[in-house]
Amino acid sequence: MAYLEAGSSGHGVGVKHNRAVMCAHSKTSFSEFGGRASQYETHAVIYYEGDPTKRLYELVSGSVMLYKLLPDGRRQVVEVLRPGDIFGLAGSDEYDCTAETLTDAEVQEIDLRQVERSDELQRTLTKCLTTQMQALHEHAVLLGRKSAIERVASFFMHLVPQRGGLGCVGPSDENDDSCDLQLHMTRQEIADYLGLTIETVSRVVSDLKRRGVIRVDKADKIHLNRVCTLCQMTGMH
Amino acid sequence: MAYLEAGSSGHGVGVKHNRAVMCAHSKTSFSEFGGRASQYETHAVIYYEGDPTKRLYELVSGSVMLYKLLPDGRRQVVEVLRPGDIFGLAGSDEYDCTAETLTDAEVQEIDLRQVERSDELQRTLTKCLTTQMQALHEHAVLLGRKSAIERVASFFMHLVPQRGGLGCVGPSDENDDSCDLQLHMTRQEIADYLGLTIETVSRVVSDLKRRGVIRVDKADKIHLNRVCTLCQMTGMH
DNA sequence: CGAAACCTTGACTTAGGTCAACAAAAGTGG
DNA sequence: CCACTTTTGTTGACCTAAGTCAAGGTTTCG
Repeated sequence: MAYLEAGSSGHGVGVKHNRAVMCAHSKTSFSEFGGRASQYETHAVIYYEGDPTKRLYELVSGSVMLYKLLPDGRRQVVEVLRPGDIFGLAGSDEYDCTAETLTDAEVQEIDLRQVERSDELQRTLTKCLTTQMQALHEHAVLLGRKSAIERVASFFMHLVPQRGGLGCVGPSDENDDSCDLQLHMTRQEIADYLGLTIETVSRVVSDLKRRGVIRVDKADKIHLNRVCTLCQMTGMH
Repeated sequence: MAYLEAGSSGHGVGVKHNRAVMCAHSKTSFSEFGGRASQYETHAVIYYEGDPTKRLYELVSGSVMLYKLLPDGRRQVVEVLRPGDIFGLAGSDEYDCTAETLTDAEVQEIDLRQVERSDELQRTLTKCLTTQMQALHEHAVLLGRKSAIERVASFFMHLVPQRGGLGCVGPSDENDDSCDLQLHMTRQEIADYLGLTIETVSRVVSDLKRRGVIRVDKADKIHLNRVCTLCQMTGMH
């Protein structure tokens, strides 16, 4: 597998047209509770902010973003979800965000009334929500306190598995600290996620390229030449 | 009661020196599960980011903030909690934020192992986390997409009960659309919450004063002259 | 009263936004 | 496979909201 998928661990690759394989890897939290699998294409809206809440969703493969809009059109992407993440819990009778796929995605859906009933599901939920909450905390730091370069560097680092976190192991091979990323997001989506404009994202990416930290194979496909160097630029070291 | 408490519904008033009263109103989610009450003074740290996770906390009265620090000292306040909110869930074995009181505060503490056991507690947790998650989503919009004035206006509006939300009822008395707020936060804390500098917060507050939208009784005590006007300034209308 | 913490204001700088032009991909239909 | 449109990305010139630095004012508290 050449490129790591943004927000996934590559689960979705090659699965699109193969329901059999899909079901094989669908060991999800929901499947045993009568959740039903469903497929969405790239840039499909699963629900809109303000829609009445009916179902809870678990992302099985692919990538989904949650975003909110201000009346004048400003958009903030509040979460980029990866397989295993849960979304659609609202606390009120309306969804607080729009959920839109970034890639073709497989999702397990379960009726909210069923969620109420199952103790086991509640346990899973608590775990998932806790993890997502931590991600939101870190994202608040990014949005409130980081420079444009730090934001982009942090964004890239989040897509590198096993690196940048607390227990970062350093490069596995000391002569090759590189990594390929597939973003699955347009510059606009990245900008709306990082609280920047499309132009700033573009400029920062060009700058990182000029400095030799990354190589841009396609707008979408980024090769990190030196993960450690990039990691130093996140503001967290 | 003259001033609404920031992040509370005024529960804490007059309770500080009276344990009897305190226990009387402690109908918390935790008390029935062997949680123990404990008191903290203003600006006390309940736990530090990085501390090993032991307990889960429920805020009973007063106000608590959660914040994260970058190595160079930049701080982001990620949540300002109000009575009923839960904190200390970490997902890993370390707290991801520092928890510090903004006022004298009463807190119910419960051992994390107990939380694992109780189904009912898990249910409460899911509810609380969902609500807090929504607040974090909205805060992400504020941090990523709002101007300084919009941030401060939003901050004030969050302290006004029954206003600014989806089901905003408008002024109860059409000739008096005013409201008193007690912030319980310094300019620095507000700045770190809103992703601004202390000077910008100060300037925006002065500007709102000059424009007659608010009156500053003490740095800490703000009178909103026209709630509706302020609400128009949040960027959400 | 004096010290320390906190807040305000002014002058200046700058990171990132805006506007505009153009380039490069990606889709569409003959 | 090639025009042709549309969408997406890049770059430059310029502008501005908010940051920085510095001085002084106000509260709080021992």
